[in-house]
Amino acid sequence: MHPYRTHTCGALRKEDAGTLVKLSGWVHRKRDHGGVIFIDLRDHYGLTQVVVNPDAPFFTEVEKVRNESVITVEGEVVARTEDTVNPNMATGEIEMVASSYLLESVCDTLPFPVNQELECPEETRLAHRFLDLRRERMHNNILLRSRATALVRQHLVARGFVEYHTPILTSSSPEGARDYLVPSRLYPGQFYALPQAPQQFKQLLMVSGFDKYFQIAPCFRDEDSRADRSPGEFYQIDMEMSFITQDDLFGELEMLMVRLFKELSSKRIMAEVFPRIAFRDAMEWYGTDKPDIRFDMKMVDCTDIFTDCELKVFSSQARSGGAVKALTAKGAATQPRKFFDDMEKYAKSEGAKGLAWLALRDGEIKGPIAKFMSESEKQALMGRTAAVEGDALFFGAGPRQETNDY
RNA sequence: GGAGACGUAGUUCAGUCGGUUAGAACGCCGGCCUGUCACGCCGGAGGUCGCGAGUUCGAGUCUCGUCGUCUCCGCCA
Repeated sequence: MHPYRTHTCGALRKEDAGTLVKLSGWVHRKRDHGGVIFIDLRDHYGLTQVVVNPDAPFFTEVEKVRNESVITVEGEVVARTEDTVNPNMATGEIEMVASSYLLESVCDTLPFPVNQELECPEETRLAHRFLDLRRERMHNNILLRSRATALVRQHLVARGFVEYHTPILTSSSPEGARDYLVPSRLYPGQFYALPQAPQQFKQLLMVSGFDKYFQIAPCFRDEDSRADRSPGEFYQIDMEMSFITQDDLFGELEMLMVRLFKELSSKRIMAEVFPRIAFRDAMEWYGTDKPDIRFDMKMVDCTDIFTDCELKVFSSQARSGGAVKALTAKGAATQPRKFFDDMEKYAKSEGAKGLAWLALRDGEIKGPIAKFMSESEKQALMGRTAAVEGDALFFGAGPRQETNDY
C-alpha cells in the first residue's frame, strides 16, 4: 500500500464501504468521548471522519494529538448508520475506522484557530501565513485566482490571442503611477524600474505584427495600499489587438468577463452586453466614471429652474455658470429629521458646503428651502425629477465639476 | 501627504461616574464521558491593560507625548 494515502479526504463515498484505505492529512477537529474519538481529517480535497475505538493500541496517543497535527491513518471504510449520517459533509455517509495510526508532524498550540473563520490581526496572520492559508476562506481565494487565470488563458488562446512574457526589469517609462526602483549593480547610481504595465514591450510586439496579445501581468506600483489593493497580490489582464474598432475590443472583453463570472461565481449577470455610458454622461449623472448602476439614482440638472430663485446660494451659482443638481431618493420622505441631518453631515464630511433637501409628504413640498421657492419653480422641479409623493430630493450647488463630485 | 478609529489573556472582545481581587467566549493544561460532527460536564493555568510621563488619596478608565495597527481621503489604469 502507498506509504501516505490511497484516497484523499474528500473522495470516499458509500460505495467504498468495506474497502481498506489509507488517508493523510491535518487534524481539523477532534471530539473525544472518552470511549471513542472522532477526528475530522482534512486535506486539500475535503474532510473525512476517522473513528478511533478504545481497544486500538494507539488510543492514548490519539487522545493527546492536537489540532493541525499531520497524521496518517489506515482503516476500513464503514457506512454510517442512518441516524449518524452527516448530510452536511460530502463524505458524510461513511467514516473510516482506524486500524493503524502514525503521527507525522506535531503541531504546537495555535496562534489563531484554523478551523473557523475568526477575525484576527493581519500581522499575526502574516507571521503564520502557512496557517492562514490552511483556512477555508483563504484556501478558496487562492483556488479562485488559479481558476480565473487558467480560464483567462484558455479563453483568450482559443480566441486567437498569444501570451507573451516581457522583461520585469526595465528602464522607467513614466506614466501616472510611481515606479518601484531597483538599484543596478553593474551601473552604480542607476536604477531599474519594475514596469507598471509592460507598455514598451507589448507595443514592440504589436508593431512587429503579432496580431493579438495578452498577458496576466503583476501590477508593480509604488503607491499606498488599500483594503482591496495590496502590492504583490494585484494582477491585471493586459490585452492588445490589431486592426480593430473600439466596439471590437468591448465585445471581446464582454465575452471574457461574462464567461469568468458565469463559470466561477454564483453572481447573477444582468446584461451580457454591458450598458455603455459616455464619460461626460457618467460624470453628469453619477459624478463618477465608475457608477454603481444597481441603484438607478441619477443626478438631474436643475440649474435653469433656479436661475431666478430667491434662494441665493442656488440662483447665484446658476447665473455664474455653476450647476444645481438634484438627486431623487425614492420613498425617503418619511424618514425622520435626523436622517436628513445625517445626510447633510455626511455630505459636509465629504467636503460639500451643504446639502439642501425637500420631502414630498402629505401632498406638500416640505424642507428648509421650500419657502424660498415659487409655485412654478416647484412644478418645474417635479416635472424634471419625476418625483412623486413619498420621495425626497437632495440638492448640490456650486461650480459644475465640484457639484458633480458630491 | 491629510483625517479618523483602535491598542486589555494565545485569539475575539467586555470592563459603568476614576475606587477594593480586571471578566466572558474560544483555545491551552488536568479529570470524567462509547456516536459525536462547533460533542458535553467538572476543575485549573494564563494579564507589564502597547510604551513613557502627567493629574489624583487612587488610573485599564482622564490629559499629553510616543510607538504600532487598521480604515477613509489623496494617490493608483
